[in-house]
Amino acid sequence: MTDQRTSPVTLHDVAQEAGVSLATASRALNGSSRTVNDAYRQRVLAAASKLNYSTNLSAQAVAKGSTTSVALIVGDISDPYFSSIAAGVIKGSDDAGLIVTMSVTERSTQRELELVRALRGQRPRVIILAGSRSSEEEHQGALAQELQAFESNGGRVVFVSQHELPFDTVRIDNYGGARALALELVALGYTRFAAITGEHALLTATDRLAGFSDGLASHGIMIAPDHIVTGAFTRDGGYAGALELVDRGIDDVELVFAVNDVMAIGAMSGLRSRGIEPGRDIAIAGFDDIQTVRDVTPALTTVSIPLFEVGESALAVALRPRDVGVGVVTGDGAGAGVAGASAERDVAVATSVVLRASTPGIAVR
Amino acid sequence: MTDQRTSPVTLHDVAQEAGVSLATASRALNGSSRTVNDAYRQRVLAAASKLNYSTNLSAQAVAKGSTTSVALIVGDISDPYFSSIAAGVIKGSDDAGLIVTMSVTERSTQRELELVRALRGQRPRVIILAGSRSSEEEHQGALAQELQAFESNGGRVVFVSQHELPFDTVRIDNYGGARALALELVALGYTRFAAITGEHALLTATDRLAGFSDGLASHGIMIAPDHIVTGAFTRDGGYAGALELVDRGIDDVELVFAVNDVMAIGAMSGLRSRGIEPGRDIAIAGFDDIQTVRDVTPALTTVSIPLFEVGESALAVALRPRDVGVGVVTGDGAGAGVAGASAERDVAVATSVVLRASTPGIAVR
DNA sequence: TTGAAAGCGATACCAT
DNA sequence: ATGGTATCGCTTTCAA
Repeated sequence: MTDQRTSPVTLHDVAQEAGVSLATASRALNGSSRTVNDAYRQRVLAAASKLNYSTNLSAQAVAKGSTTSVALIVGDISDPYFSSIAAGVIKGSDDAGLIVTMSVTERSTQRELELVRALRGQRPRVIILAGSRSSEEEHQGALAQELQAFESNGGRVVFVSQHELPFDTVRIDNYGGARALALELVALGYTRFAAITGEHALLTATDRLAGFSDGLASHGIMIAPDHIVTGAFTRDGGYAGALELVDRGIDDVELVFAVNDVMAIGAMSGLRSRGIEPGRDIAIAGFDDIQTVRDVTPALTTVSIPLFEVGESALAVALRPRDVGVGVVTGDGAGAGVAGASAERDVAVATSVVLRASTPGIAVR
Repeated sequence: MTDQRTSPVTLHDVAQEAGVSLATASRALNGSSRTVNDAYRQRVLAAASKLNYSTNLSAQAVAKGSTTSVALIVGDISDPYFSSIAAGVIKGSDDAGLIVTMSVTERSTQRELELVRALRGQRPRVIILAGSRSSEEEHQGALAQELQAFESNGGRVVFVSQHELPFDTVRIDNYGGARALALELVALGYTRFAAITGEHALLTATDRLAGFSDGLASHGIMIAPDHIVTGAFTRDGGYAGALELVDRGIDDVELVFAVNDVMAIGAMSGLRSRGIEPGRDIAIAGFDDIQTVRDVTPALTTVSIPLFEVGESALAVALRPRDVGVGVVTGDGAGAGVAGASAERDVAVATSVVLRASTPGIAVR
């Protein structure tokens, strides 16, 4: 009820109130080993609660030389792909008694770099990068340097999805998943495809498109160059992409593959707006298996990624002892294509194709 | 390239490298007033960049007695309702040079309390609570006490949506929005309703149901008690709720109102699984206007809330000077029903009804 | 302007 | 087991 802006009560105040030394108070409140007389301990606890004391984490961090925070960088938090991963990271952190701070790159590699720089000041235990990685040379270099400095000071770095830098990674098999999807679709009887992909520098997008194309190629099928459109990695990007495809003419196309679910869902609406009914007039497939694909009509065929687990794994990888070098592989890791020297530190997450109503058996129309 | 775990370079190192005093280095790197000789300043900057220096934010916080962080508490980050609000908070924070830390209550009021307690240690500038507020007495008391202690130490507290505690609030007009929706639906010709709501203690759920019911009541319409089911505030809760309704028998029901979009979307799938086609056999309406409601079939009628702006507003409210007491009202604030002494500190966010294909004109069937 | 030194809040080593 | 005190990295008087 007191409304005056009192200054925060410090450990010193608590010690005084309890009639013990600063050191004892500290030990009673935090010290791991229970080396403190129970009577004293009670007095300290009582004093703390009476004064409504709350440990100053910053001061604690300075004194201990380490924090309890995890920095998570995502591309866009309102995208279910990222928010599901974030949920996993947060869950894992909570369980480990860590606090997560979250930043958004808005899918800008420039911003990603700035964030890493700023975040370093926080001295987090871990930095997890789940933003979409790009393959721009100069950017990669600067980012790598910053992260290396962070690691050499004891921090841990973990990437999610594909990347080309020498850091721990929770690798999502984008290529293999897309390839498997292509094979299943061919088996269903489809032979004429179109695709909506993300910008060229986006590794996730290019890997998926490459996997899909290669899968088709193994059956001698090719996607005509003008049947591949590029758009923003978002719902609206998918919508616009679909319109573009229609404008270019896709009368002979049986199935449209969008490199992620959000785009696929946007594409469905785009097609529908042009009088083309997904699942009847044309088939659609996406990638990610986000929650909502079950609730759109028709339900979307896609490649499933255990996103929440990806987030949990990222944290687990970060927390595991530094010298553990044995690769842990979740799932079958099909086509993981481990490459390079640091591969053994990677965790591969398996993907699986999920066929739904958006790709009915046997070619439509 | 150096792989040895060097200890972080400190300001001291930078000062030494630049051949200036600690104080000067500090001023050159952070000090607001440009009271430092430009030649020195350059040397310090050069030294800092050469050594790859990064300010230790914890130490800075201890010395200055204040941090640059914002603590955001949400119910469930993978729920688009929360992630959209979070996006707004993050955007606003970035613009203000603040870092946001994010925690999840998993919709547990117990957990919410624990989080607030833990978060206080962080000494954030602001704590924003967007988790669903509950009306449980004991919990409210403990929470209020913790928050009050935080405020009296200079922190700012902001609630999002409805609440019953004396803190700044970005108020979402749940009651008014639902009431307006009911009126529009009645105007469309609907007369027989069912509802799927959240647990009793959830203010958001009860306010919306109350608004909806009152809207109907003003036209002499009532929802039969056994046509109101309760479920989890999630997609699956909506799905289950729909099944429950069907089991109870809803042959005479023309429209189902779910208290949020995620539940409504789940309900649509639930109904469909029982052979009842939403938009044709029965109408559906939700609340929130999350992104995906435009992409489900039929598109969902709902009450729109500018979620991203809600997040931005929450931060703006938190950052505004302590003594500003004038109420800022965004939008028309229809039915905002400002009440109590602290109301003038509130910001009301207007909601608006959006009619879509899930509620075709004139009663169906 | 610049530098020396006194904090900020907490931890941990070292005696007692 | 407990208390005194140096220390952590940085900011900020206070003199010079």
